Amino acid sequence: MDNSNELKGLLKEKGYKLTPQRRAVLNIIMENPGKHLTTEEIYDLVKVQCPDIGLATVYRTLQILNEMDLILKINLDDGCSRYEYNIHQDDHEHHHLICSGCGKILEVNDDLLDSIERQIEKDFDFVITDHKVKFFGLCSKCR
Amino acid sequence: MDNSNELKGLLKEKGYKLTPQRRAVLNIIMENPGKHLTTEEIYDLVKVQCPDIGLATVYRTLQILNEMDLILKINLDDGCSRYEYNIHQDDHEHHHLICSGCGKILEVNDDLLDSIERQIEKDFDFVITDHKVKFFGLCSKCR
DNA sequence: TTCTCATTTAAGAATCTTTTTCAAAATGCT
DNA sequence: AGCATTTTGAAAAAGATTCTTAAATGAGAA
Repeated sequence: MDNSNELKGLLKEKGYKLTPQRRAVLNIIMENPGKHLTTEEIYDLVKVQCPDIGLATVYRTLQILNEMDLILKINLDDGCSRYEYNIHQDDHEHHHLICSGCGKILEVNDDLLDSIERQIEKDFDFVITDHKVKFFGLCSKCR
Repeated sequence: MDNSNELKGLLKEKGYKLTPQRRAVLNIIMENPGKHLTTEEIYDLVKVQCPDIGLATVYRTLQILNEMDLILKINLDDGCSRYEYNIHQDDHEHHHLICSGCGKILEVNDDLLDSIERQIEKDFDFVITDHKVKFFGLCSKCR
């Protein structure tokens, strides 16, 4: 998982530097696919390898990585931001399916929304660049 | 706009009482369709008619009204919650179209998502009860 | 490599939104 | 009206995020 040079280049494009802290934060997120880590959880995990890192640094780093589209910020209405690695980088397909019973979160990656977006673009004279979609419901176990 | 009795009944169902403060908060939200008021904005508006109301009461009331599906909580990733009257009450169709240029917010009320939801319910063995959908893009002016 | 300087960092203070606490007041039922 | 319960305002508390400052560090230049 050593894509340090790639990350370094991406950071440089925006005038940012590659620091061990930034490297470590991104590593933690990449090492936990499917999880939806809170800032605090990321902080705790990063501290294992980077014991002196400050919480503010984690916040700053997450902002930068999100701005660079390397990670995705997820809002689950539970009072804190969560993050996950952005597999799709340039694409923007990204839906969550959340069980109100057990809290399980599934990913719906099919780009089902495409036809809807084209319809909306036509109806409203918009160019759609991104979307955030959450479906709430009950899984088979919780029903 | 005097649906006090109706509101009273809805509150009673959940064991809540009708107070002038709750009446006033709902009124403000109903009087501002299309706006997406922050809690602070609602507080300021309610204070005109209800000068002694406390901010905590506004927060508490918004929680209750949201729980009763009378209003909708909107998250625009700008660090504060926004609310609007829930026209659709029992239905759950409710999409926003947000211009990244001028911040204009449009409502996309067609229930375009229905077929997608049926597909997801089949694929994942879920029963979908609600969704939150936001589309981001650029309107004709900002393009 | 070493130097240089803008960027980044840790730590804590500060800020902002939201929730909780608690005694007093208001509500709605009888 | 009387009363149990809920609600309220004010202030304190909590929780998440951002800001401040001096010191440390990364990356390009020498």
